[in-house]
Amino acid sequence: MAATIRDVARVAGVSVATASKGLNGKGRMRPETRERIVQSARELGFRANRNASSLTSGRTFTVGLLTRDGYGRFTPAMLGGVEDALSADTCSLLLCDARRDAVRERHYIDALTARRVDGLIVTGRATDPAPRVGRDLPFPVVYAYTTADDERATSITVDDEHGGWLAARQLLRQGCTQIAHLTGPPSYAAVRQRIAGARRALTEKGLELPDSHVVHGPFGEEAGYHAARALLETRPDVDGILCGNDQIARGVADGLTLLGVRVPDDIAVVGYDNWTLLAASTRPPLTSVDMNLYRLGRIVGTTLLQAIDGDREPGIRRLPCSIAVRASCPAGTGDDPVWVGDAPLVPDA
Amino acid sequence: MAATIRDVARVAGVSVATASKGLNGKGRMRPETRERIVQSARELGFRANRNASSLTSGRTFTVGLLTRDGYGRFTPAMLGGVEDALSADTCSLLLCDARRDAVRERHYIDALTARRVDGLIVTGRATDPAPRVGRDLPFPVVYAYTTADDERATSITVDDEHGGWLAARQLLRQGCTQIAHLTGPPSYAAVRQRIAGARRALTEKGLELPDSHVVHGPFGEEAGYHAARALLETRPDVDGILCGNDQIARGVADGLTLLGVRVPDDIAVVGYDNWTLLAASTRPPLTSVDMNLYRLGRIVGTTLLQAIDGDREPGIRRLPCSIAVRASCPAGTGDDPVWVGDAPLVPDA
DNA sequence: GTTGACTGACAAACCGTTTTCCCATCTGGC
DNA sequence: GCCAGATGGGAAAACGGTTTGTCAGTCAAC
Repeated sequence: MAATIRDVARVAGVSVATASKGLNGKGRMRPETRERIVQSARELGFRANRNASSLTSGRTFTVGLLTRDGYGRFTPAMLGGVEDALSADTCSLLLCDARRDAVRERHYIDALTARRVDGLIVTGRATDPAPRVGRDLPFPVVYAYTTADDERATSITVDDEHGGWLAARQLLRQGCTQIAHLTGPPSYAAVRQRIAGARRALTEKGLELPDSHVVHGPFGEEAGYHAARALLETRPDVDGILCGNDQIARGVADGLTLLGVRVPDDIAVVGYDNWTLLAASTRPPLTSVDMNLYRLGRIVGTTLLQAIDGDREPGIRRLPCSIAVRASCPAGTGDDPVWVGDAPLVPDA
Repeated sequence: MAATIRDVARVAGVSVATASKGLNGKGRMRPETRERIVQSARELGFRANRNASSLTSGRTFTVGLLTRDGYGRFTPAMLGGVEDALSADTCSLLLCDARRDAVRERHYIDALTARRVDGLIVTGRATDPAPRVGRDLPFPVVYAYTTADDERATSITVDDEHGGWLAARQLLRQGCTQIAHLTGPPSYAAVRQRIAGARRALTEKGLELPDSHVVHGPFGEEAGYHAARALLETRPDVDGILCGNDQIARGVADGLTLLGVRVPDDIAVVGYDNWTLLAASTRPPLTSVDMNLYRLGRIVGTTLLQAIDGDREPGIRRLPCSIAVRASCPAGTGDDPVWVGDAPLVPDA
């Protein structure tokens, strides 16, 4: 059995109350008394039971993280940031995977409530607004990498319009004038927003992105591979391709290379997500929009801590993207990635 | 403020003791009394505070998961399985990323101890034995996807020897006789074990895998790409390549294709990890060893629950792999992946 | 009518902390 | 010698549950 504060008090020859105060630096007592208490605690390997503390303090220093997206590519990328932000307040993360199942989600919400978490983070896909996790929960909620379909909730996500703009601008810098966009299904809000951003970038330069140059398909490598070939036939004058993610971009790059098209000299390619393992290994390495998910996680964490302190900020906050510039659309750089926009925060940096 | 059991008791017109028993199905009482209590709890939205319960029960129904590997490719793959196993006992997961930093690790162990977790899972890289997380911890520990450098600890990991054997056997089935192995640094125990497994498979068929056919390099796509070209020059008779992971395999497949070598007709290729996004999109799609990490997570979870119940099983347990058969080494199948070995458990299946 | 077994519910103690309130004992000034 | 104000420490009451022990009432059997 673990040592209790009673054990500490007994060994130190003081009362339980004094032991508590001694360990927490509260109250007034002779320095040697405090020292004796601390020393006894050390000998016994005493660690105050936080569950018991939370009974009196009213805070558990625990927050839940409910993912609706499983442990795919995006939630884990945020986790480190969330954890780093929370550790500033010595909060711990309780993990739940609702797996797109409303029953499971309800069950987890109940479990988190029973554990009296101080707050909750809900992560999802950025693609579309998601239903709120419940109303009148006894703790603040922050939606991360998704938006709640309720203005009174707090959502923090990625600025897809900005990402699209950043990607298109990089192609423009490269000198492209005939830009095509290969992306995912138009039913996704994120897809539409990225198109809008790209369009804005082109308009700023007196160009345009007609619907005929926007191709929708699945978010996969095969789709990019085949779409690139098709594009060459229907729009042979295209000199820049903006892709909906790095998988599409990889398919495009491979497809073009196999057809003897030089990237970026004949056609420049820009990806999205900056999934390093894929983007950096493509031949040539892909210039790609980085959503700064580690930083998003950090901001979500600090925002939740503020909300726990009573300072809530309802509404949707969209964080800007960066772009990692590599050889597939270098625009005046060498081979190493060069950052445009905020340099991304990374762990331990 | 959340409703307490005192509120429930007052509304139901019974004592606190009776309310507790009524809600937990214990004690004996008139059915209508129990019904009245349950009804009152429902009206008030009462959820028993688990932190308070844990004070008397001695169990927190919380287990920690400490990763030494960040949230890379392997730990998230196990998370779902761990969670599914733990949910059978309504346990929750407390997440900690030690990030290869001993100080941070010590800090997290302290925090988990203070929270009185029932048990701990430590995940790492399978590549080499790892130091124990500490001795005489007040809860059982299971090492997952890594092995502790102490026989008295419980470790559950992947059988790399079996994986290597499975991969080589698939190449043999394909009819390959001159097999080469492109893999990671020989300092990794996992690398050495896979070599041993491959060697065993060849020996069983009267063939051998000489050291000259084993090439060590980084675990990356570029390494595979360049090693494939080099191999063609030095060992032009090679007809099968066993790769240390899917990234290497992808580099190999792309490299061979660009040189006009047909995969699998001229040279068959087998990958490792079955990282679907990469393996299934390669041209041709990669046959690849699957480590069944979801299942590993499940088994780790149930093993920890047993240990919490007092039933510990010290030692190292190595779980067999499967192999997803695709076009890069089809050996009598079509284009869809075919499973050899145990069909992998997947969530919700 | 007494005994004994059983039923249904309650009071109180307990889990491990924190916090509030109060009580000795000094100290110094008159 | 007496009082005010520090100083150092303890007793007890929370916090929100669970569990133990007890007790009044009911009922059947002798």
